Amino acid sequence: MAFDEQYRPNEVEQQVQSFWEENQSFKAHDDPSREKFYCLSMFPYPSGRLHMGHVRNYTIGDVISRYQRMLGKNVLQPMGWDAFGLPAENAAIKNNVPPAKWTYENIDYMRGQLQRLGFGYDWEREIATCHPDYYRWEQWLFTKLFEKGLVYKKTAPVNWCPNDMTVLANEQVIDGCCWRCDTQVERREIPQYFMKITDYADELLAGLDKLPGWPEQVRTMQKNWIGRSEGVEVHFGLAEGSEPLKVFTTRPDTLMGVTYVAVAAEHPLALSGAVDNPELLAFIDECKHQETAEAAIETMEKKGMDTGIKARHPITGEEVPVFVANFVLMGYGEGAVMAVPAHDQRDWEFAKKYGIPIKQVIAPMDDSEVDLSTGAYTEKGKLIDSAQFSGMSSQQAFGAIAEHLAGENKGCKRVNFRLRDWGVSRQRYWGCPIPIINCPDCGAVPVPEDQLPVMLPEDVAFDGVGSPIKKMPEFYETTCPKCAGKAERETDTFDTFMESSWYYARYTCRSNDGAMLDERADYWLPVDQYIGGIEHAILHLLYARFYHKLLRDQGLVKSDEPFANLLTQGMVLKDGSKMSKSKGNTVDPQELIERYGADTVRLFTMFAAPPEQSLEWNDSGVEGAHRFLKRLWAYAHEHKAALGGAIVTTEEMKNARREIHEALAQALADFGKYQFNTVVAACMKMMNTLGKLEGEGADALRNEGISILLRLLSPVAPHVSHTLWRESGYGENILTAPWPAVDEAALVKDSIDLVVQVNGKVRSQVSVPAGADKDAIEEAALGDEKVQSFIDGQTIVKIIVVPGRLVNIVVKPQ
RNA sequence: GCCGAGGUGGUGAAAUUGGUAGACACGCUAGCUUCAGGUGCUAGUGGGGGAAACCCCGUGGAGGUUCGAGUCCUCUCCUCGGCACCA
Repeated sequence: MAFDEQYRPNEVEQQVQSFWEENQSFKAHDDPSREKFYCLSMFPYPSGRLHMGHVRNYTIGDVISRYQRMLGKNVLQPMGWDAFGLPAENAAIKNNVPPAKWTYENIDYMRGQLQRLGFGYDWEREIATCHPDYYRWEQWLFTKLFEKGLVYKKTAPVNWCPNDMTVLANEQVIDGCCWRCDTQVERREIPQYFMKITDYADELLAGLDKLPGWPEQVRTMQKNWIGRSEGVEVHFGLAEGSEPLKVFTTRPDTLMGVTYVAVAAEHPLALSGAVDNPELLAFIDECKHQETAEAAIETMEKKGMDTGIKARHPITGEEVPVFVANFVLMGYGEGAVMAVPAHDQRDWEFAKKYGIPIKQVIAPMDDSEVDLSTGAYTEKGKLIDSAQFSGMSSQQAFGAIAEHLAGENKGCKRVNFRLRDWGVSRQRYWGCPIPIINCPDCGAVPVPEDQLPVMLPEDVAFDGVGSPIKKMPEFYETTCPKCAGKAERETDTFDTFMESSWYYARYTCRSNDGAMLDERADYWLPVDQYIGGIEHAILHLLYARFYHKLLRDQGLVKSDEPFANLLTQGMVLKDGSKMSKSKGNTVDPQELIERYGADTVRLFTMFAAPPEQSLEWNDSGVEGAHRFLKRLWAYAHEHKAALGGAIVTTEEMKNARREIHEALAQALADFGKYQFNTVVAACMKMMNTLGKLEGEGADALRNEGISILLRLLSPVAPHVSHTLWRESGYGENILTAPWPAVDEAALVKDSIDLVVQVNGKVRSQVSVPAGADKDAIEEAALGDEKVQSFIDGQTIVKIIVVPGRLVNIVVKPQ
């Protein structure tokens, strides 16, 4: 190809991409002799087309991969598809096309888009989670975990639309009603499978301190989510012969202030109280008409009703009423709470509403008065009106009360977690079948290894009301692996978080069809850099960490954590809000790529904001990025013939060379911090310096400058960098070029400009020799005319000298 | 409601982590180039005052620490993310 004067990105990019393909430039080699770098971006859901969030995510990942490669690492950067999920079912209803077909077509289109963007993926390792070769191993692991007792079944609430007779996802519930038919949604308890993530709660919590490469905010969020709290389990007595009512509290010091207890609507006690109480029955029914989302529960009006049942206080023996309350959920803890209106704000509001007594048992340490008419006193303090515990501090009382209860067999100290076990059952079609057979005699029996995978039928008629496999006898009719009697296959599928919890490991040995993972996993893992949206800070990242420990305990990996470093990328916004179809503010990357080329789109997304911040989309900013590449191209083209010669040291060339190496130093430092917006800024600055070069020695400095600039830019805008590198005669393949280094000698300055402040305000500047000591600097500052006019007639209190930066003269009137 | 993050020119942002606020861009203004539109190039561009030199103000708001605060502390307002069946 001739070195065209015009920058034609589409032609350039096509040619460079062919070059990479022919040379298998991004195939990752399992070579334990080399230092590896595993760079992973969160795989996309194949929704149809890439959106700007994807482009940003994958550009960040590709820049990091290429940067690490330039540093000499053996890089693995794979890509795949989080292919199961609700949107495929919705599309199936809307377009009358089976979810599988829709999904595979989307994958094909989006793969083409990723390739057009020039991302350096090893496509041989591509994964689609809806493929049986992938999910069979998930089913296999699940059966192992089942046998280990890490899986169990219990009832849990779902959103239920009584009109459509179907389960709804939280996002399908709009203001408490079904999104399709607007019927009020109910809460229904149905049996579901759970994974014992709480068995790993302590390790998941402790492990956060061993992840220095994770953002502090993500670790804090996970810590709060796991929510370890030390408290006491308290038993309230019920009628003769029945089990006591157990509650957990983190404030046992307030136990003597309990004036009622509250149970969930589904609690057996509530149901027994409602037997001959129609009013209570109606209330319980009302409680069932509420959403399952925590945000909805926490913000709704807190309501309750007396069951008429009394519970006996474990210390005083007094009877307190048992209420049913809509904010207590059966699935969490014991489905019951003790209430201390004087010292808990929610209990206080509830007590005020229902005329329940408010009994103060905690007073401030300084004996000041507490006004309980305006709200609860929630601080710790010392106990009052608490029998033998009166006078103790909250801290002392914690132990004393726990001990007392333990002695009476009415409670004990306990550690509780906010984290709940992971419910993995979904009553949906487009997901991985749960590999269990329900036998009327043997119960739940895992599908034996030789019968895996349980294939999801892909050729189905999908009407949207319920899952088709629940109506397919040919799918669910089977025999029990244990007793060979008639049995039914489980028709629920897995939560799609299951697939995304271990895909990172499968990339390392995707070609293995005889095992879930092999020794290659231990070469590549943990992932050195994981990149994805902050919206995954808790759920996905916690589940993946949990899964990694399950894999480890199954002997499949040796490491403890899946992701050594995490970068949480910010959202892409347009006009101040997140790009979304409903807001109509989306920008289609495809159009931009066709118009400006991939390099421009990549350059703009890197330049517009640092990776972790939100990025405000701006069309004219894209043009600016394009302009820069055009200028670079034109410059390289114009000077191609004259590059070279010896570096000369005229004052002008020395200054220009210093500017170039200062920009290089900045770019290298910012690359190391993954702060790519200022890397690009430094490149632009370097280009500006080069653009002004003229006179003796300019050709030589251009030769050095362009070669530095192209290499710095190559991770961000790889196509144009590759082409200009070759066309300028630096070499055949910029991917194998050495990474540029700063020439420290170029940075040396003869004199330094210092700012002079008087009382913290900038008043002048002085130039001092580079080696000037403190006295010389002070002298120069005090000798400055402008400075003198500001300190004239004042007393100098002190002079602060910050080497290389400034002098601050502190004065006061005489 | 709870947990987490963020508020800096007309706009996106930068600031060596307590040391010249606004680098680098976008936009805008003026000029040159062009038949014209566009492109390209040059200069200017935080606000206010002033012919100018310069001066004052300025990082959501209110206090505080410090020689010095965008940066640290306290309170407060607003926006965004997550809240377990969206992925």
